[in-house]
Amino acid sequence: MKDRMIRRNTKQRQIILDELGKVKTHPSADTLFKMVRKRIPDISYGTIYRNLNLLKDENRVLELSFGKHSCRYDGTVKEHFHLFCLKCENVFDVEEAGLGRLDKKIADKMNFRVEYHRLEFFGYCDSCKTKAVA
Amino acid sequence: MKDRMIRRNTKQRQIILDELGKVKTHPSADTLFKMVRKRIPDISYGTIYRNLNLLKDENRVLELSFGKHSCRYDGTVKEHFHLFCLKCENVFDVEEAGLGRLDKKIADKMNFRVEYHRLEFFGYCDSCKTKAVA
DNA sequence: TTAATTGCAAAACTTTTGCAACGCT
DNA sequence: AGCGTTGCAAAAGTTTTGCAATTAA
Repeated sequence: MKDRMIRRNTKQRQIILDELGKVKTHPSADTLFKMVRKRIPDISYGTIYRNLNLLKDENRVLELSFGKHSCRYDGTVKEHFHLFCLKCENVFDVEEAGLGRLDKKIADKMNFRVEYHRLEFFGYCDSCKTKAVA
Repeated sequence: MKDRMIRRNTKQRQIILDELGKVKTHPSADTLFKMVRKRIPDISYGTIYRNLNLLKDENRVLELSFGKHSCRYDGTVKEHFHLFCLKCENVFDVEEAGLGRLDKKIADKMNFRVEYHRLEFFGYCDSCKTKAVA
């Protein structure tokens, strides 16, 4: 039913998408809220979350989750995967390397209709791994 | 520093692990709390969470996250990956199929020290995909 | 006009934490 | 005895939601 709604092109939605598209940092909803608030000072969390959920449903942003941290959002929808640094908690993109046919393999093997997959590597980024690691 | 602590073998910890080991369902902390409470009626959420975090640090359980849902826990540590049904929200295990060397590949390519990875497929399980899909 | 969307504030959820009491070792 | 752990309850953090006002189409 939400798919049948007619979407309006609000300033809030445009700017949320625009700000997300400008960074490679995969911000959380809260970080994105702070980014957008610079351009729309009275925007609310509700609007951020409602729009992120809506854009996610339309497959215009990716919602990533790394453990118990709040979700991170990615404006790049093209298939790729992610590195999550356990220390600085930054997220890095990696170009996809032919994992696409895994979906079909799994679908056949498990009788599961795969819509998409996520591959995440957890570890220490170049900058953090040289420092002492907790 | 938490690694240097001497761990005690409490009844609570044993039973949490035992209950998690008995199921294939990858329960949330809340679900596990309800399972354990049948055997220890006055156990608290704090104990559940503290133990899950501790067991996760010791690599005796896996903490999985699927979007904004609460984390799910897996008593099977051996490498494998997961299917998450977008409808019933059940989690299914899949045997790992030679993805191990991906870690090294990524490490070399991205100057990232990979500790572990997670591969999750999202879609509809055998049972849900035959029903109407939201 | 009118229905989707917003800002606000409260609520719902999930997870962590301070503290005194408890119980492994 | 010593100190890691527990139960409790409060707090912190994240996300959703009801509602009246606003605004895009």
